Amino acid sequence: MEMQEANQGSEVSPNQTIYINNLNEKVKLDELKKSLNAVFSQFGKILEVLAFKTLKHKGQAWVVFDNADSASTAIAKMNDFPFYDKRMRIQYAKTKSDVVAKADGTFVPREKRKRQEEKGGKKKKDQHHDSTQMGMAMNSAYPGVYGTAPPLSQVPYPGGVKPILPEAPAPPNNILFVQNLPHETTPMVLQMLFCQYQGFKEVRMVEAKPGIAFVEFADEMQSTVAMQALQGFKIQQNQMLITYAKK
DNA sequence: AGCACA
Repeated sequence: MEMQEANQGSEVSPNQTIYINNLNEKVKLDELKKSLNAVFSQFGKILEVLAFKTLKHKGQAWVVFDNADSASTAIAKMNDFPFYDKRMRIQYAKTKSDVVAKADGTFVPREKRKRQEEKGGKKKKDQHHDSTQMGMAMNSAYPGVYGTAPPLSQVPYPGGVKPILPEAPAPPNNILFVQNLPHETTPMVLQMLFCQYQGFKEVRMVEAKPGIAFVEFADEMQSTVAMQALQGFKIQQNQMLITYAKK
């Protein structure tokens, strides 16, 4: 019995923050953060999502959970998940997030990125900015999202998607009718899911009727592929029910 | 490729 795990070089020790790269750099920051929030909130409460557009940090993001288990699950289930046509690469973040450190009481302002190496003297002269509390959670602030689904190819995801095959009374149509969506679901979220399939054209939602959407493809072969792939996909607690739209 | 806290 070897207790030696194959801890290869690039591993980082568990952290409640995950570091994501290989993100699609064309996506606007605000949308990116919202979508990440949407996708990852299924694994636990999210304290913060950070992303930057500087050269050095493009295509990367940090998602801060309120505990490390959520982060672990998120990595296990979402690493390599296709997201805006690219596969997310996810690891634990290398260091503790500020929002966590502030809650900890271990926060050190980053102007002076000094290590704490005082051996006998404490300096308390600096302003303790304790007034920050964790009330900044954006968990309920963001609209609907995903379970985990098998979009592009082999998504490393065991259980979860239970394709319900509804009797489709409507004949094939290049437009799909999606039902049972959480009311907060945004077109953007649906677009992210459906745009992975060939022939995707657009998502339309009806403000007056929350919970449903129309998704248009170039032809009905393509809409059929998307329908079968995403049938029963979970957005928050809800399984999408997809049928052909009535003509 | 790239691990920060606008």
